[in-house]
Amino acid sequence: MATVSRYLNRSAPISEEVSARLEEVMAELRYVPHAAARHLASQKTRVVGLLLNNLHNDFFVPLLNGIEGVVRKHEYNLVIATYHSEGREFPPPIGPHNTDGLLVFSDGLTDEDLIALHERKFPVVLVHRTPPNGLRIPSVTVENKKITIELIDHMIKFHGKKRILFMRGPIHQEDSLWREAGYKNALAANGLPFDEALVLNGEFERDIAYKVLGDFLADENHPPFDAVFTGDDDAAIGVLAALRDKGYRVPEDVSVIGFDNLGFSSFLTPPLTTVSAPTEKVGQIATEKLFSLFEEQFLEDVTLLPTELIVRRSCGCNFESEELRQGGDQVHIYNR
Amino acid sequence: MATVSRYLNRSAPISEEVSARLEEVMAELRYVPHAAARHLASQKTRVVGLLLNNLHNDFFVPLLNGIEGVVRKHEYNLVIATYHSEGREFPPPIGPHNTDGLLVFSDGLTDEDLIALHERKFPVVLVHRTPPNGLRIPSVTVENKKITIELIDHMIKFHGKKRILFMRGPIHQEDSLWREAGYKNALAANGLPFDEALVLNGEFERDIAYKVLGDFLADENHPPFDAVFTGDDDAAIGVLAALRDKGYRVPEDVSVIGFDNLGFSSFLTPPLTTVSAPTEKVGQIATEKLFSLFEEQFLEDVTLLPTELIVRRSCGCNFESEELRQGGDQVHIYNR
DNA sequence: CCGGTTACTGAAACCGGTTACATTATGACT
DNA sequence: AGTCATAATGTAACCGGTTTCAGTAACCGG
Repeated sequence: MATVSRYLNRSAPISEEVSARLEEVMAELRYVPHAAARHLASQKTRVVGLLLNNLHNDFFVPLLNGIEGVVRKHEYNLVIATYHSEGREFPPPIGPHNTDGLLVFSDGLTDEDLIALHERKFPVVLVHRTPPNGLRIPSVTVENKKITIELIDHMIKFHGKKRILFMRGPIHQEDSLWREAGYKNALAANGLPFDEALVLNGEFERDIAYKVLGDFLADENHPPFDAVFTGDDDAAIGVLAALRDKGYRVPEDVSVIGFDNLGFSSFLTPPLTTVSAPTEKVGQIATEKLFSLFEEQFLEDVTLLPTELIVRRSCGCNFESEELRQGGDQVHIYNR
Repeated sequence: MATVSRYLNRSAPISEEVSARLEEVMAELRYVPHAAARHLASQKTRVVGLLLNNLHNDFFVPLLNGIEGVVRKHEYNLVIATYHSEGREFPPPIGPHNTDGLLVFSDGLTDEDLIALHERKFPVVLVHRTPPNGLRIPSVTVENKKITIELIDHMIKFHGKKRILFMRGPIHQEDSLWREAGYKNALAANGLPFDEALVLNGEFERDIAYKVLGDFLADENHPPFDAVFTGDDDAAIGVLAALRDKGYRVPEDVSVIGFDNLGFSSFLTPPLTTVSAPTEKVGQIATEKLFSLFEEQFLEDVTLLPTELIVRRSCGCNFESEELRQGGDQVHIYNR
């Protein structure tokens, strides 16, 4: 058994002949090492965990795809669990007891949980979230604020929008907060007032955004608006539908802009002006970082991936159909 | 230690006082049982595996959501792996060595692999696939053929369509095969010829469907068609976009119908006529079945969940905007 | 008062690998 | 020839639980 172990792990030299015989016998017996026994003895699970707060957004498909690819390349396993900040029981379903490291998406864990893990030197990489108060936990996310300012700036300067409704995401979600900050910032920079009445809570969910905007529009006395900035593309679908059903034309009457550039965004009618976030890449890089942590390599704390403006038609920009014909995901980058 | 084990597993009565002390000490020590040790000793992993062939379709979000919910309810863990039929290495990343049972989506495993697992009496539930040659492996999928006949029938009888292009899915995918069978069947029943030139391979992928249909349309001599039946909604987006970019109006010039009723389907323009498949429910039921298998309960072999026609506007049916106003997912069931 | 349960707990074997340590053989160097 | 590193393999402790077996105390019916 010891020899087999050493052979499989290449942890010591094994003679040619023995190797050959092992190979042969293992094939014949269809021998597969018992994972739990390895874990117990080696104190390594060869498992990485992904902690999410829910599984309601199409955003997760590219993210998962990125993560899974890297995990598989390293011949590790991936366990997925959802875990909600409220009503939480201890312990989280995944952690040091059954994984070698954790990818924590957004607020999948509380600050206290993170601190506890960090003190135990348990490998964690944050995804779409930065570490609490100066903790040196690696983090991978995308640039939100500057690009949002660009986006809003485009609406104001280029399209002359003055009253841009903000369909914000979950209030504890970092992306959501940065996007809101960018929104306010751009308004201020252009001398426009921030109006709380123009902020709705879409929670980054299609159905919720649809309902919330529908209710808003149903009120005869709703404040006027000439554009909607939606926290993410999934919610943008709900916004588009609500506007359509109430008889608004996009972009003629109201502009709509989203965020994330999900797979369907260029296929909506009108094609959605949004921000391209490299979601699959975020998953890949975060996972690579986690594997680097396993080898205790030094890591910069926060990795901010660049985002870029994708100007399509929903903001009011018009393109010749010839241009659109060239590809389903035809990208027009707006340069200031 | 033995007492702790018995307490945690409720596998033997423990006195009040000892229980109380255990509770106290465990809290103080933040004791969490070592998963691998339990697995090794108990020969149970408390893990279910999900084997997919890829992670490219938004379809997986509701499926995963359904699965994960049930897994969590049972306090099990969920590991996810992709595994491709071609170029396969042995062993699959997940199986008897590290899970208690497997959910196998579509062709995530070959027939031989399935047979081998079945002979070992390893719990497996098939998802969107039926067992090979009479093997008694439980399976959960949706009714494809009859509903497709209804759908195509609607196009022919109600809308007078005569040349319906079929954007088919992967040729080894069962759903895809059944949908094709339904398509051919409906044509035959209505005395329409089946034309191989009207079948394209969209692979259930947005970008592929867009490209394939775009290429088809670019050919000046392409056969005439008056409708497109797309194997799934994700690909339908690609179809809608390709048609739009080539100047076709939907549904005035060409009707488009999909399958699956994904979250965004009712939000497209025009809203997509499709078939509602209870994807989240498929995930839930399949997972429940797997847990039943753990307790060796008898199970009917194949569970076929009902699907229903969702008639929206992309097929050519028209609804008053008043009706649409009532909800984002307003469902109109077509009764023959 | 006695045999037979039931309630509870401790001791120890066991799950299937990993790895520190011991052992032998071999070749290189002084 | 003697010392020493290197190669290859065997031996046995160990990882942290589960579970069988044994043993003690309390309880119950006759």
